[in-house]
Amino acid sequence: MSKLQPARGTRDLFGEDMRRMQKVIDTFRQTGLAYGFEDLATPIFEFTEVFKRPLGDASDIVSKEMYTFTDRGGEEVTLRPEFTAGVCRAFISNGMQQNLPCRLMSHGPVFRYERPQKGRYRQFHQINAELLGPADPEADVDMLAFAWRILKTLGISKDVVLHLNTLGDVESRAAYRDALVTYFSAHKDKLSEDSQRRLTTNPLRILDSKDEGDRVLVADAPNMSQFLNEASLDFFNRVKAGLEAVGVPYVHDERLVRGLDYYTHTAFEFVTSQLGAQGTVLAGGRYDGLIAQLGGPATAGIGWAGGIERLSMLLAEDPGTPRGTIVLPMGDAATVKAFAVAEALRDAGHLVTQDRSGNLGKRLTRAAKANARYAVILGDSELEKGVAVVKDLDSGDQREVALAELAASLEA
RNA sequence: GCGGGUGUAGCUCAGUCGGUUAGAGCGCCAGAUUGUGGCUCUGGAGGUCGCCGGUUCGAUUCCGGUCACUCGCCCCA
Repeated sequence: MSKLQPARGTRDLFGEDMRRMQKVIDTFRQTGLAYGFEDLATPIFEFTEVFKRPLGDASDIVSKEMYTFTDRGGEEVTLRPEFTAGVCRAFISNGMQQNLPCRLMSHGPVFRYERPQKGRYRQFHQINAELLGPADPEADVDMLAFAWRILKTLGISKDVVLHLNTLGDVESRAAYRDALVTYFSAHKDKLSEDSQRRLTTNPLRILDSKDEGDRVLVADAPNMSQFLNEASLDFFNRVKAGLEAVGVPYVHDERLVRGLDYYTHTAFEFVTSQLGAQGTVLAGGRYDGLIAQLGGPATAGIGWAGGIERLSMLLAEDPGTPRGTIVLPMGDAATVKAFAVAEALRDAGHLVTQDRSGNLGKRLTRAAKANARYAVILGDSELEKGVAVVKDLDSGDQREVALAELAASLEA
């Protein structure tokens, strides 16, 4: 094993891993186009403030997971730990409120300093979608239908359950938070060490604690639904009705909360049981106050992010590479002529490689291993006749074809 | 950040109760088969046994540290 390792929690992506991830990205983009989304690429680093303010100083991401450094000009910058804050910053910077609604899709690497595990890396990749402008619950339904269609297209929807909850509007959420703090404070000595900390950092998180002692207390804790005001309740009911109308299955999970401060109303996670502790595969929610908080015009928003590595691990099989044609020139004259033959095939839309080394048997072996569909054998004797031998690598059949008819004789 | 497991060939793994040349399967290369693959047979290349240190006459093996991966917690995609 070489001493040259990639930095902890990072890895090189190639071969099957890369193909699987690329399939997730391709499916995401194709589906996004069908829902009217446009591509957006924001920088992978921003001024630290862009992430610090919306995520909240108390969040783990800000307090201990960000790759933050001072650049040579003395600026405090941070490698993005998520997409939403940067997308909202771009929305403000570019005056996109002139053009609502904004449907923006992005994908790429994000960075968090965490202890790596399977499905959890320090540099990982997300697909991300944000819908800015609409404040109606039907917009949430649209976003969930979009996500669900990706999972269906990837063939992994059967492995995933949508957990849905509402955090209510700012007023409801604050009231609930106060009630939880009051309730849990009365039992503080019985809470786990982690949850005692959460009491100040993020009390909602106590609700999904895995500690058995905590769970006993949680069972009798007040429910969010008791604290929803009329508007929040109506909002959530319309989201649920919409999901039923559009045919996206879900479970209402009262204990689902989100770690980030900017969420309001709808919160959701698509969860799988197949990735151990890293079961959340795509998640998001509504964040109506975020853009204003960043200093932009008050604009509603809802979005989600999916972990490309995690999604790609659920794919049943290697997507493979497209099958093509391989041109095998035998002899000096053929080697020169092969370029014109290959280019003409590419002009006609074929996928073409050449193999010039080794004897014919060697080359056919490699062609079979590369899963090529056809071999075009071009020897000096064929050249004299203006033909090539086309070998079907599945059936083994082969025949001579005039060079002018070569492209038409191959199935695309 | 906390607790546990693992680290031997490109891959999956045996093995050495501390002792001379560390093995298998798959993969790779070559030949049998001078321009016809996927099968078969034969041969070959490839390892400072993760790294550093300690104990020992001697360490891949025991001990410590470290790095990486991995399981759970935390957190999250």
